[in-house]
Amino acid sequence: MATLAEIARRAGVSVSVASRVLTGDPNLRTRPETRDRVVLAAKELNYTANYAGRALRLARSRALALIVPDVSTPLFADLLAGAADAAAAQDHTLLLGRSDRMTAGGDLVRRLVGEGRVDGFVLQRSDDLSDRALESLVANDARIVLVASRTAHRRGSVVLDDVAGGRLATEHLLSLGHRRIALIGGVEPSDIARRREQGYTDALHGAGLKKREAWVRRLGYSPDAAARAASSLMSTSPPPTGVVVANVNGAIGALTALRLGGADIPGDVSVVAIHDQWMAAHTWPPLTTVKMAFYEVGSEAVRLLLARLAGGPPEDIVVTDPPPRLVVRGSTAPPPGVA
Amino acid sequence: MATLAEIARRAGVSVSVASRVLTGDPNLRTRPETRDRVVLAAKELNYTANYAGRALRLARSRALALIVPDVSTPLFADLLAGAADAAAAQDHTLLLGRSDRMTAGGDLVRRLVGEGRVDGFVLQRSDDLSDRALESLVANDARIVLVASRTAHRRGSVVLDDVAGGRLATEHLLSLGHRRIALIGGVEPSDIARRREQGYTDALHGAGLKKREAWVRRLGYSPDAAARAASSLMSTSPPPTGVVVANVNGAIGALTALRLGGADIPGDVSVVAIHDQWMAAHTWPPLTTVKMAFYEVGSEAVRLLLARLAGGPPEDIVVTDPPPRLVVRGSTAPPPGVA
DNA sequence: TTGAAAGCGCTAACAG
DNA sequence: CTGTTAGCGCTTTCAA
Repeated sequence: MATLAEIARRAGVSVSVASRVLTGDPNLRTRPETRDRVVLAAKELNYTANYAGRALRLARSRALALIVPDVSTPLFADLLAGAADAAAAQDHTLLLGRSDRMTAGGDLVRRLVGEGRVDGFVLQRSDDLSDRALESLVANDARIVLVASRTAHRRGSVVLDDVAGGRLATEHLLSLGHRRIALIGGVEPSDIARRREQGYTDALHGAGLKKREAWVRRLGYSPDAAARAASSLMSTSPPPTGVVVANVNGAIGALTALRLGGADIPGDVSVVAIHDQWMAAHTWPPLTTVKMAFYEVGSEAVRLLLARLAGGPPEDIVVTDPPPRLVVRGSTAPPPGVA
Repeated sequence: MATLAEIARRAGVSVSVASRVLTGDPNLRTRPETRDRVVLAAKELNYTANYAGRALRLARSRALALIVPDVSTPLFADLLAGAADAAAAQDHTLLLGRSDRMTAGGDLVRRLVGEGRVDGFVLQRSDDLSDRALESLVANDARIVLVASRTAHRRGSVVLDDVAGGRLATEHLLSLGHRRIALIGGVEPSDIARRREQGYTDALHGAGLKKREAWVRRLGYSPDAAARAASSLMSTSPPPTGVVVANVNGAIGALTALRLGGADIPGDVSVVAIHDQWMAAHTWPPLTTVKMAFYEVGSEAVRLLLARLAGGPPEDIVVTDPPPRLVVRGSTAPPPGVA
């Protein structure tokens, strides 16, 4: 690849001038002609600034890392797309890492920033990273923004409007006439789970109903866990006529379990899930969901991170635009006995 | 972060000695004691080699990029995991890119290698990248290994054993007693599609049957395309009693379309898909699939790439170990009228 | 308006 | 067995 020195030589200027015109130094005054010569030379030689040289000089890599626990769900694609687009918009490159490689002590983090490979992180915690481990990792580190969940002392995070999502899903069932509504939620200590459950509870209260512990399960978001939860739910008496599942992937598992248990959906039980993904349109019956703005979580997160890296204060935001949106498909209907 | 010079000072040695012990220079002879002092100092200062300095010096980034067209399918997770593991095993970092950002002229590639951010690529072509564009991109470039598909003049690629996969899927139907077997394949010019169709044809011939064009569709791997294909297939007369779908995601779409068309699966039609992913167990009925070794494609690809970058000759391989494996679930059964 | 030169952190050739 | 030093490509201060 061509180097700056070659460009300079070809354009008949010094490297410093070449550098300044190519980086678009604002307070540089060149005669247009000189400028043009440099630009032309760069184009002719197909110049691309060597990144290591620049990074070394500036002590800044212009790269960010997105660290996620699970890459096998389509939801992740939205998060990634949002983050990548926002990074690109500010001329940064986005790397991807998995948080299951994040051993205690923050090895991955240390390696990546320690080596100067990235300037900062967008981190989606894995549920098996303990709160303490997370806190100590994030602790005041200006180079980390948390997505989806957040820690007690917030210093950079972006989360979905989980309570609105939980409420919307529950209200949908309520408006269909359901009164016995169950929740298949996330695992106990997760703040995401807590917020979605809050929305569920709020909606129930709004309808003059109260939450019955017998109808809430907190086993986590995996299809298998939700499947187990669904089965156990159907053996309560009376069983619920509607269930809100706090995650699509869980809902897909729940659907399978419900059907295997002999239930007709939505004839006997309605199911609504939080989050949407393409597969939801291809389950049987097609799954009614609440679509959440995960793309925006990704893009806002890098926006925050970049602002923070530029010296700004930490921010913590809830993505409310676009708001959670109900996508009605075939898994919800009025409860048995109601027209 | 601590620099090499600091380590050296602290250990009371020169930077060159420090560098050599820390990089594990094999033909370096130090007295153990000196070595230990350096190692200790590095540990105390929590030293991590600055990557830009090293990259600049060595003109090697020790990073590779994996470029894929679609990140929203769980299949991709396997490819990524394989590639990431293999990269880590050789002490390289893996970046992720999407090939839809690969504009004509290889902008992304130019940017990434041009800038020296990565040493090479593992590239999964997107179907809307034309053959010519691909050829010109890959053309003799020692820094690129193609996965899943390959070009006419092969110079670095790793593909699945697609013909074995196609054959296995078809033979499964055959062994169940099916004789009218359709194929929902990939899009015409794709070499993957061609190989899978070959396997289908081979199996048919092996059973003394011949391929009927009326029963093959080549619309691509998306759920929607396969759904359309499935519908049109059922209106042939006689309709097929079994269909092999050349991709799981397509099969999921086909299942939906078939059911919407009023077919009972597997009562009226059996469906078997090539590739496996977790959602296949949660469709209705659960999908019978042929599991392919996509993880190994990823890991072999980086192995090849690294070997090539180290000066080795280009290699083109077909992953046959583990071989395609049938995962029987509920979407296949003997054809109507057969016990 | 332009150029010379220092220095970011590292490795490796060479010298001792 | 260990140290000195040049130089990778770049930005930026300072001087002209």
